Amino acid sequence: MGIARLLVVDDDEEMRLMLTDFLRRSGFHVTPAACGTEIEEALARGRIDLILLDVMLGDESGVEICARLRRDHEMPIILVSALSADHQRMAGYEVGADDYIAKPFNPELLLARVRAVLKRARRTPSLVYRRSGGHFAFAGWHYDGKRDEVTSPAGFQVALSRRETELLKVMLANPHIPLSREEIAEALGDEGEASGRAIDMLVTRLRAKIERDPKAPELLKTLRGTGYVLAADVSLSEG
Amino acid sequence: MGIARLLVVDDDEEMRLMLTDFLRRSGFHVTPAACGTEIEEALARGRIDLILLDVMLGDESGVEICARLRRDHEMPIILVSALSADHQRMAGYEVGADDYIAKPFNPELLLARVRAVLKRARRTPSLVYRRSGGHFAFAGWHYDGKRDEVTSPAGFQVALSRRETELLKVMLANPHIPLSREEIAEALGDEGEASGRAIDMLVTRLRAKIERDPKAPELLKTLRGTGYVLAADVSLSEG
DNA sequence: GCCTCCTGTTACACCCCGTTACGAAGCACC
DNA sequence: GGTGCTTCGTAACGGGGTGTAACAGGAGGC
Repeated sequence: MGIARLLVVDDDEEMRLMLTDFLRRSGFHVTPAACGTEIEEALARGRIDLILLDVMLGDESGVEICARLRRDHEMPIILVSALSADHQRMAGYEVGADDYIAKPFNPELLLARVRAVLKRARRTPSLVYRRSGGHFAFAGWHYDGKRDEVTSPAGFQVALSRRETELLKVMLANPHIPLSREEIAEALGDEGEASGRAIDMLVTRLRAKIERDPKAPELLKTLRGTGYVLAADVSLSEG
Repeated sequence: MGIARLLVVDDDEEMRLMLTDFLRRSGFHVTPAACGTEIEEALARGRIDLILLDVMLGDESGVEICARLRRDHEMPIILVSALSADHQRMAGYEVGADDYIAKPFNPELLLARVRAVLKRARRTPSLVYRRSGGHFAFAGWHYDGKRDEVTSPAGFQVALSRRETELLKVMLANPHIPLSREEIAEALGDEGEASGRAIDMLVTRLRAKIERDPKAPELLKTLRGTGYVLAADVSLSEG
């Protein structure tokens, strides 16, 4: 798994720098963000294991952002806030945050919470796309679990077969994460041994429907000898 | 069966959040609801295994709601109330609640009751539509057992043949539950072995009468290799 | 008897999806 | 750079599941 990647979101610059610095010293890979736009950019750019989200962002409520992130990315989230009132805490859990920390907090406590959430998230298989009415989004692609529909970045509805939809769901639920054929098959619920090239064919057929040029896939890429990934834009391998 | 899905109904926000949080931590999938409308929405949205219902809702008596839910959905229900008087308890059972808990209650006790009711409900076959004068409703569709009539969401009476009515009854009695052809045939009282494609034809003919576009059914959906479901947002898999 | 409606059967077409085979591309090794 | 092995893309095939049109038998009303 390597070093855990945190996304620290706070519109207050001092706080953001302090958190970033502290967590980097603690051994994490940290990406700072100040607003919703920067969150999306960071998520599109690379894998993120956990988001530390301030609830008091200027332009948008952190709780709303949290709800959206949860819905679209199934991402572990710790909410950070100056408000420790119980109902606020509850609103945090309500939208699906994994934990909730009130400012000012003990740095060690923060570390403990971060590690706890990461551990829990790691224990849960990463192929956690099995939610009812799940919603996944990545790079403009959307899967709406309620309707079981896929829409393209342009907004068009794409007609996928059941199995193709399942595959896309698995990939959307694990952006930037290399998945082996075995992992994909397992996530798809395939029992028994891996049956040859079935996954390959699935990928090919899905590509034919979602890639602009199936010969040069931009979204569903092959990792030779390893498996497949969803759209890792490697050019921006920001340290 | 997977994770049991509870619907927690309480108009008091604090209580609702507390219950929701507690039950989620206990490993259940919980949908909160504050009023009758939200109950209906939740039921239309996905499968629910058990309803935890406060009897003291503001706008409508929980007992009445319970009676209606029982009548329309044949759903396991636990009534929760601050009133522990015996006659109230009796009124609870009277309307068909599976259990009755007085507030304040021991959380562990609540868990035990919830599990007991779920276990009991699981043992009962799901094809429980054989009740006298049954009444079933789902997504705006109604079957009135007294008159043996079906009405559409728009309120129109739909002319179905005997067998089509029976099929719709079975499906209405098992919303969101995938039914195999064998299960359907059995519920319809068909003796002997499954006679080929009879169920398929029944489904096709029923669709022609109740679906807006029979080619793209929104209500009575096919689960390839499995059977049919009534209007589930089938992100099937989901255990 | 004749007509109508209901319902199961059959046949055919279509779609989904895994398998197989073959060629191209990638990679190691010399 | 050449050789050979491995991995991958893809075209073609085939089996199985499902929708549906057509048909036939049966029940019931006239």
